[in-house]
Amino acid sequence: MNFVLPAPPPRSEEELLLRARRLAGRKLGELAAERRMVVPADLRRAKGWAGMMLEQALGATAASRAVPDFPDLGIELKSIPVDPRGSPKESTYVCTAPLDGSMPRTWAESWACRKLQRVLWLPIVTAPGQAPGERIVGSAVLWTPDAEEDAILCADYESLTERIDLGEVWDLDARHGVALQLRPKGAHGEDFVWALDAEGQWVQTSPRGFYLRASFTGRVLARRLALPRG
DNA sequence: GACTGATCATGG
DNA sequence: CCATGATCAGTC
Repeated sequence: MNFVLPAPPPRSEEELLLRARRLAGRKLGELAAERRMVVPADLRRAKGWAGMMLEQALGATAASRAVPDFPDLGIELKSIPVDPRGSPKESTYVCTAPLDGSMPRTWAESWACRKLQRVLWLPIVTAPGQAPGERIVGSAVLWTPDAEEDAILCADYESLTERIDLGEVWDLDARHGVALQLRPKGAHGEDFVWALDAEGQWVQTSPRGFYLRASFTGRVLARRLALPRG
């Protein structure tokens, strides 16, 4: 078996899940070695390293393109750092939030909703201070929001987009939203986008993205792992 | 310790 | 340049 090249795309959901389950219990360092990838000493300058390595290992094809990681299956891959108890340590980036009035009015039409319709969560068990190569892949969860989760996300989306519509850009901060929140998303602090403010004037502000709070993701994972069919 | 705001790398 | 992959790091 030659692991150096990216794995071929999985032909079915079952094949993808099987591959993901086979990664459970393995160290990121081992998986990287099989792909002849260098393991960074820490992730300060390699924040997306685990996600990209796992994309390769699973045969994702859509890196850096605005389509799902597995386009034929309509599945998005998200690696998520969790502590040894399984609680996510970080929020999860979903997509950018347009501030120029171009965002869809309803949750169902939104880019965020579409991206979250089918997500393969791959927990990465990370103890405090543990080096990236020592971290262990956990149990994959293929998630589609259930009615309750969808309702929570929908309510957040509608209140956040209403705030964007009001044009109060100074108020577009991460404190709003139960599950979905708005956070800065840029290369650095000087990045900006144009936004329509409350007076209808174009103003500069930092780019924002939609993120899932760690508390929400934690509940999603815990429920699926406790009730594999529920 | 949790949370928000800031930041880093890569690919097309 | 922008979207994807996220985590860092200072503050509350």
